[in-house]
Amino acid sequence: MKTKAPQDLATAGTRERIVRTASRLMQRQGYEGTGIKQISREAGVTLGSVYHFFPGGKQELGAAAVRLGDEEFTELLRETLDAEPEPEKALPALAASLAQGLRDSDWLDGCPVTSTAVGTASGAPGIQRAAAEAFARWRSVVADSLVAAGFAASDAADLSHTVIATLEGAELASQVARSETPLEAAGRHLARLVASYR
Amino acid sequence: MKTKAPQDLATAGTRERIVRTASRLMQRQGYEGTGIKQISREAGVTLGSVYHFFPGGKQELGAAAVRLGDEEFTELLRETLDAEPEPEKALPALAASLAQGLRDSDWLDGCPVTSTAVGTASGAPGIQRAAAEAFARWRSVVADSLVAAGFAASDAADLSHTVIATLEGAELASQVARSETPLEAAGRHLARLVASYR
DNA sequence: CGATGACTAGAACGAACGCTCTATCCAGAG
DNA sequence: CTCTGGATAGAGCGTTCGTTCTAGTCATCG
Repeated sequence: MKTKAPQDLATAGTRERIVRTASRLMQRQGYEGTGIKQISREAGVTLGSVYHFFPGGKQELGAAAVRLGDEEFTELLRETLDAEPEPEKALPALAASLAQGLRDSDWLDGCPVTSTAVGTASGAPGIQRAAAEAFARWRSVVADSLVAAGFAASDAADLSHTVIATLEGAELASQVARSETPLEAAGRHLARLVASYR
Repeated sequence: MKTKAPQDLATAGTRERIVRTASRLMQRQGYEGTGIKQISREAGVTLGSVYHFFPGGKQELGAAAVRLGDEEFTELLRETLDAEPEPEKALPALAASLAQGLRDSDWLDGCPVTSTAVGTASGAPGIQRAAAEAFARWRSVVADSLVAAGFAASDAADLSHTVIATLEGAELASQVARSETPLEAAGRHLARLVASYR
């Protein structure tokens, strides 16, 4: 019990490999389009291990995948917003960063939370809840950043809704159109919108 | 051949019933989450009829469902934008209309094009293409409306990207959060953004 | 040492998947 | 009338689905 290092590392390694693989696959193929056997195969893990770590089955695994996507995007959000104190510059940079990720994956990797959660509104409440929490967390990160930049708290909370929604929608539009233009326009327009509250 | 009425009406009736049912189901469950047998069952049609009208199978049917969603939203877009000549008022009305549809369906019916197309980027090029065409058509409807309201053509084209992306993202956020707030904020902020180009 | 328990391994189950196939129906043409 | 071809009908194909279950591995601890 004291020597957690080897065993727990191996444990965490397997479990994390499953979640990462699930998140990546569901990001590209959606929740329903991704099979547990495919996940276990690509993660180099047997079916028994998957059900050992996720006794709740596919739903529990899907919810964990959404939570991982949540954490990853939260980190990107914090990094980008902290690197540039002026939201008028940080927002276009954020959009450009999303566009780059999209282009680098050949327009395959959209938002992992969205693609996993879409179509699971009915019948998978755990996933829907995880997605709702992700959106709420992202909003609060944006709102905090705006407050830190000197905006009124009420304006910041209000704007955070549209910042997240616009980025999400523009990423989707960019993916479908296979073009960076929607994200580029979104970054520029969000900067202009935010600036109008100065 | 002259008396098309009875036969062609029946034909169109069956085919259209299939597409409408497919569109509605895929809107709620996604493309992969919807089975052809479920579609035929709920449409009151046998499997043979589905493959008779859609020899291309599920992909062809999915593309037709996306095209139907495209037409429906295009019509809503035109109606709402034409009813109010000032975009500053029409955009919030549009957002409110989407919010109402979402709430009326108990947050189940999001954008039919998005939910069908997400996760089919790889492996279903016909559906991806239909979705891209839908987004492009919506943008041009918005851009035309802005030009008619007196905006410069270049500003209108530029803004149309963000208008569609923000509405799309806000509808998604509203659905996930089961709240009209994101769409309400989106309508208000889009009006403000557009007004800043006057 | 044997015992324990977390973890790995994969065969097997019933159900559902997309799709193919043959048979039947039936209005209109000749 | 027969004939024709679009439309309907659904059994059945092979495959994959999510899940369950038993067996086996292996480090740790008493």
